Amino acid sequence: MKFSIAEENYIKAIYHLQQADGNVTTNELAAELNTKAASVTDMLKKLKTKKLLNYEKYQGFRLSAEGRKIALGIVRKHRLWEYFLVEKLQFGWDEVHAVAEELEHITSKKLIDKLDAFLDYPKFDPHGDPIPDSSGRMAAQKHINLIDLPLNEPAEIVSVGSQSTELLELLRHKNLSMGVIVEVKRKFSFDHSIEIKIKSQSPFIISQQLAQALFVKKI
Amino acid sequence: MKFSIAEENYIKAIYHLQQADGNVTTNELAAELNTKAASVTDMLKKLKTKKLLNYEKYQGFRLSAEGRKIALGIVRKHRLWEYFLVEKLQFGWDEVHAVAEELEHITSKKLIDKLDAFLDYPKFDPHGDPIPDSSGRMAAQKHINLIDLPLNEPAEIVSVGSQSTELLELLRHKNLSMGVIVEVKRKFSFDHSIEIKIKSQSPFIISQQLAQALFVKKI
DNA sequence: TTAATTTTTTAGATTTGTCTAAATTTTATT
DNA sequence: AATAAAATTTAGACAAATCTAAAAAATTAA
Repeated sequence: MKFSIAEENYIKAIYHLQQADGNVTTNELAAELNTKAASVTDMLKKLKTKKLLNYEKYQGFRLSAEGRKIALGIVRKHRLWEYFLVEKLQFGWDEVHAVAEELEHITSKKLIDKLDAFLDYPKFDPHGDPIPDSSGRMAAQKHINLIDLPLNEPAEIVSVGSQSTELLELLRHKNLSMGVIVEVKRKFSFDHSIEIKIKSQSPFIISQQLAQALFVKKI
Repeated sequence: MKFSIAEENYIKAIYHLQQADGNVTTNELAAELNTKAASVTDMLKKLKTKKLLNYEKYQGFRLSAEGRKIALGIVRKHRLWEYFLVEKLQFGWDEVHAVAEELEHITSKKLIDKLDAFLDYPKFDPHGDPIPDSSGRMAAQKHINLIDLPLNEPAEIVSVGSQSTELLELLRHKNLSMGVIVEVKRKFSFDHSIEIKIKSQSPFIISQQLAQALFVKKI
């Protein structure tokens, strides 16, 4: 079955809200989509008849198994395009969201699978969010950006925001690579640089740009 | 000004028809877009109020200067995406059109200019059609696919449908490169292979796949 | 040059997704 | 538990893009 862009946007928004909330409400969804509660009610009815939603009126709602499957397909497309934009087209990680919102509605399954292969099956997008594979499976949790890691909590470097040679060169120079355990010692608000420490090395400072390109998992 | 997908599809279709025809008629356009004449009339009125069209009722129509500018922007996007699909994602040149029809409506100007740079500013798409640059300029005529070149008419190789190493390897092996003058001597309908001749060399046969990856200009 | 045919436009309806305003249901408060 | 407040749904309207059927204009043919 095929869905309109409006339907897809609703499905995706419900998916994201129910990740955080469990059950989603009409007003919540209206706020998320910058629309009115009445419009949401109309669309909920439609999605319910298409069996994408478990919904009884006045009750709140969540996606059905089928609805989640559709949502994961959209999330996959969104995150793969974001990765493409940053990795191949040199967009900044903070400017890709709006473009990916459009690209995620392109319908060709073949396109997205070929894009996935071209990008070498990335597991996380440039914001650290996991990318579902072609059967909808993905890593359980979002990676934390190193810049958001609280002070003095050891964490393992698990992913980089880009494969650019410039980044890889800098990482090698600083002895940073996958699996290394880091701890944030200080944060400098002037330029958002951070002081980090690697086991059995004295602390050193890395820039905001570098910290934002590193993702970690608390241990 | 921004345009809906429907409007963009009309603008592009009018552009293509007027390339061939000069003046475009309502029925022609309806046939091109698989729609009804009444729907076309409605859209023509709208495009006229937006000053994209020179149109008086019952008279036929063409794009205004502004309309042509919009059309060239859409054509640029379509052909760059086709090139991307073939060159980077390994689509066949004959299966990219439908996907590019969707991708051409993505609105970001930055996206398309970065894509152009990533692809190294290609001048022709995989079908031999010229790609407008970011200010709308493009080569005057379409390249002819070598497979469509009539017998015994000398022509110059001006473009290849892909930059893949596999193709380049084969071209080097056969002494084919930009600027070489070729002539088609025979066409074999069984496998669509063709016998070609290069100046001061004896004729040899090339496959359908290779012939379709070569574009020529009659001399 | 009048009549027949074709093309084009108008009129009115339909679908999708949205809105406002009013009505209904649920939840919170006294 | 009764009532006030908040959330949700219904009713009715609107814009975009399409359609069918009928009317009007242009073209072709007798």
